Amino acid sequence: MLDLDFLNNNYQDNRPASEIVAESIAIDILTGVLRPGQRIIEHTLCDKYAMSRTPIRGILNQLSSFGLIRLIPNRGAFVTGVTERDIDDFFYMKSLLYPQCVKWAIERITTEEMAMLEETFDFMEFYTATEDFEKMKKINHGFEAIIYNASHNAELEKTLLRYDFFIRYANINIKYPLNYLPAVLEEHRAIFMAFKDKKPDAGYEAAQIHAYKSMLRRK
Amino acid sequence: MLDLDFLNNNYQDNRPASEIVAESIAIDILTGVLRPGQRIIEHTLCDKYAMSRTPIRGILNQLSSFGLIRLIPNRGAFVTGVTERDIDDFFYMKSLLYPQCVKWAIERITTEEMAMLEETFDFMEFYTATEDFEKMKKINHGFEAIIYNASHNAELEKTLLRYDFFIRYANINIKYPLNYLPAVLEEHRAIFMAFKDKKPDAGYEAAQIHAYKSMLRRK
DNA sequence: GTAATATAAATTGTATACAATTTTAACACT
DNA sequence: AGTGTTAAAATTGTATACAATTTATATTAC
Repeated sequence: MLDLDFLNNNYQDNRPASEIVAESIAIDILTGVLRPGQRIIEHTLCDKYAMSRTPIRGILNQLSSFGLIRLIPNRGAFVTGVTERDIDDFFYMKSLLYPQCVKWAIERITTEEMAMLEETFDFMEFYTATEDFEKMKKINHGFEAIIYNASHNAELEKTLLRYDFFIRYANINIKYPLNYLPAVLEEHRAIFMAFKDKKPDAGYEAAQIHAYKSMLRRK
Repeated sequence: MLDLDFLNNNYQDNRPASEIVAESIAIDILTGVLRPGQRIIEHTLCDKYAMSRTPIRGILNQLSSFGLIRLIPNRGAFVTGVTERDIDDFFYMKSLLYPQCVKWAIERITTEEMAMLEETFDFMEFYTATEDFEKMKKINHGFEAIIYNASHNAELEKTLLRYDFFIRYANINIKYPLNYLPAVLEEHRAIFMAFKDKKPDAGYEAAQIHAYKSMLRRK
């Protein structure tokens, strides 16, 4: 599967080669090296990544399910465009689903998952204090990924991860002011406290507020 | 791509063989012939459908992206379970996204798409009058599919189609009373009128009501 | 008899070869 | 010159063969 952490490319690469290549192609699409509408010839990818067509075709299937390319039978793969309006839409769609995801997660989270969430939140406090922006971005995604998973609804988890994928892409070049960090931490703290207190509705509201303010910060 | 209309298996089959096989496997999963957690051996599918492993693997990739199976590297494909709670969740998630989808669709629909919607609604009135339940089910999905598409957000469209896929599966054995038809028609009429009047907020509210009542009808 | 290890079988991952289809180019015709 | 047709090239779809990995079985040690 496509690992969403790839934009922070400082991970251990003991994963399947096909995953690494899939990410590389995804980056090429998102950064405009491969342009919207452009046709992708399988053989050129084979040459570039020194792979045969079989795994390349599997990768193209994955990218297709991720919405980055469009596969037309007997015609090939074509790059999908992502507009600014699409990104706005993703923010909005996330603001609709995320609060309910938090609510379900609070109702359904396991002891192990809760322990992970607590540990992650500790790191968030630490990195906010040390003003480590890159680490913070990474840990924020980890925090939300745990919540998505704790909703115990695989489809909802995949949906939100997909939205984040595009949202993160949109934010890749945006440099938020450093004083956003404490504000984001407090929004996350409100969500975290709802988990601690096992209050689903409080979590729902806190998530709504966070999603709304995230949209405002984008502007 | 996986065609969502396959449960009404009265279509012309001039589509790629891989699509037909994908649908057949999907039906086996949804009807319990292939049980949750069960491992799927590629070779058995090859024998059953008289295909080599290459296209079968492509199909497994599609089913994976659709959430029907889970692919584990070097281990194979495992059938995903869909619980009653999952179906409830899908209803709820749809009720969160569908109203916004209607709102965007009203803002963004093209003249051609609007013409299709009008034609489809005419059929809905006709089939409601003739009490043709099966035709009605089909046309209802067509009506919503046009709206999803008119939102001009490919991800939202795919998300809602996926939810419908599972919701329809859950409803496959349920026989709703015939007097539901006029009620559903009136809910759809309210949505349709919002399109005619180009009133996004009215559409949003009508869609909310429809989604809510759909949840109640399931009980 | 049980557990650990080694071996064999089965299964998945990849590469290559060939078939079917589409795209490109060349050519004749008006 | 422009259009329609035909042939060649390129590209995608499928089948098969082999490599890598996992799973199942058998053997040995205790």
